[in-house]
Amino acid sequence: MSTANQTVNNLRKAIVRAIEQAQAAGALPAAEIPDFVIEIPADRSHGDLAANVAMVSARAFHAAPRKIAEAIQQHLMLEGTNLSRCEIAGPGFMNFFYDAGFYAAVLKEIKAAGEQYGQSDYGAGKRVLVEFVSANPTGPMHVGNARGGALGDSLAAVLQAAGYHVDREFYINDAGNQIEKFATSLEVRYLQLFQEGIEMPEDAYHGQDIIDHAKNFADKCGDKYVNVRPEARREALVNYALPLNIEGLKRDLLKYRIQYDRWFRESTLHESGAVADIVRQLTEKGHTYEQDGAVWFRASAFGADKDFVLVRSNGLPTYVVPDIAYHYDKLVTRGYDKAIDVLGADHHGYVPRLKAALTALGVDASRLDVVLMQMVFLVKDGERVKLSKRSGKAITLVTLLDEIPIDAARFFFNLREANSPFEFDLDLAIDKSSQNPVYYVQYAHARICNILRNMMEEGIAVRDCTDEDYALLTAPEEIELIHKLSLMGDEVLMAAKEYDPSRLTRYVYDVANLFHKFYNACRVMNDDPSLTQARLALCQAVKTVIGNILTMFKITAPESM
RNA sequence: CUGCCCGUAGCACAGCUGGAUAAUGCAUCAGACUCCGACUCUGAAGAUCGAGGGUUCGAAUCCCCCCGGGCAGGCCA
Repeated sequence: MSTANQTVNNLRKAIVRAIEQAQAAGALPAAEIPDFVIEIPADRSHGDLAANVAMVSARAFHAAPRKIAEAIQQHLMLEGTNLSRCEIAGPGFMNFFYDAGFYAAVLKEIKAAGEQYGQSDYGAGKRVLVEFVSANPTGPMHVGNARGGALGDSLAAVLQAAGYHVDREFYINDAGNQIEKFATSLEVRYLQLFQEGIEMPEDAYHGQDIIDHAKNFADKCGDKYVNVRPEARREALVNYALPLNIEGLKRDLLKYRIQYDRWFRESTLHESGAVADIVRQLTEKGHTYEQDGAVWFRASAFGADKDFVLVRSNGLPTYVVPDIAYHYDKLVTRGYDKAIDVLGADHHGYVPRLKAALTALGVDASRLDVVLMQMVFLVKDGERVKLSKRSGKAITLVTLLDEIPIDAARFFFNLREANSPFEFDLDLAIDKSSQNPVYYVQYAHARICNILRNMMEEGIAVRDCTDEDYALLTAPEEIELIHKLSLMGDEVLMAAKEYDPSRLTRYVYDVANLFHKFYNACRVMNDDPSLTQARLALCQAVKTVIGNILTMFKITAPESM
């Protein structure tokens, strides 16, 4: 447990004990202690920790909050808590202040933990599957996938840091209607090379990639597939182009530093009979009915807004069935404790349906969590870049990564929480100045490395600090900085619990900010060897924290820049 | 029509299990290097937290209603 958490826990115990003592002494009535919170005050001049216990127990104790606070204060023993004193303020807040031992303990903890600092075993023993991107293999990935990639991969990393066993997975939609559409698109483009007057259907894929595939296929096979059965032609085209596309997805995502534990093909669910099995199971349980020649699932009986079709009157399953089968596979067949999907917000309506089906199948649907991601707008020269998916002119992930550094992309896409629409400023992402938050954070790291290098050259060796050395760190900038460092574990945990990695990009930005302030206020190399050592230790600790977070997000932590 | 999400300074956004002066960055203005990297820092100015009502000792936060924006509601995916 981290120093910060330990301190809060100790304080909570001390407060409870003080209340019990006060009650025993008759200073407070014998009533049950209501739940209270210990938090970090918004205005830190009030204290390092604040408890609202006196205010929330005003009713139970039939006394004014400040009176209660005074009674608690009188019986409070802060020995061994890393806290020095307690003040009563405002309407009855009890404010507490760290002692020097707290700050020393934080720095020692970071030094001892090193690359592990910030991690916890909160999720130990739990297996989680994070599915993200899962882009349609019929075409290139777009900026939405870029956001999903950065978010999903970082979320997985955050969960790992919180102790979960995490697997990353990409679901390949290599079956169903869009593959038919893919086939049609390829077919038309191929035939167009040999015949005139063939029009692309409106709803086909109009991108250049389809034209290229058709051309390359024609270069390889010539007109051999012009006069064969359409089925054979379509199959040959798909068998040629789809593997190339999937390889492309893998290659592009790898370039984006995303590596999956598994690429799961939808087609395997059809081949294994898992898709048919879902319909069979739901039917056997009596949750389906026939209407107009189609098989419907009684989703409205399981919390969804309306029933929906599982098997169309033409005998083919709708897209939801493989999806149900896929999630059934995750949670039942493979037995993950939790399945997390990172999806575009336009899928929100479909989540209750999926959950309804899982519930009907006897699966606890709360084991499926969906992180919905809002739209991305690219901004250039202060204006939104128009995106048009239909015309095939959408900006692809590859184009984006050609324009901006991977570090910037991964950082920027984790700057905002998933559920808020995001303006991605292309100019800012390329900008190599302090305005660019990635550079700002990386610069702090490089700056520390530079200080450490300079010290080495000066012949000043970094040694273990004593408590006396650490006690010299008393400047406000030093105290603020160490305090921030102490919170990394909490931030990781919160990010994991809320599925919100963006907390950590903001946190690491704050750390960098406080470091720069410290740097400007306090000279590391100074006349006092002990103080120099203590500040070096602080620099090391900051480097560890920044490095750990950047590494977690697969962003480089440069030694110099 | 129904459901979900969003609305906080000029811009982009934190804060939302109710708490003490609504945080941060950009932009604006004024400052700081003969000194560990100025890719930095200090200061100023800028917000009726979309509107109204309610609950509460206390509301940006919870509830209701309204306005505005986005998305979804196919035998498409």
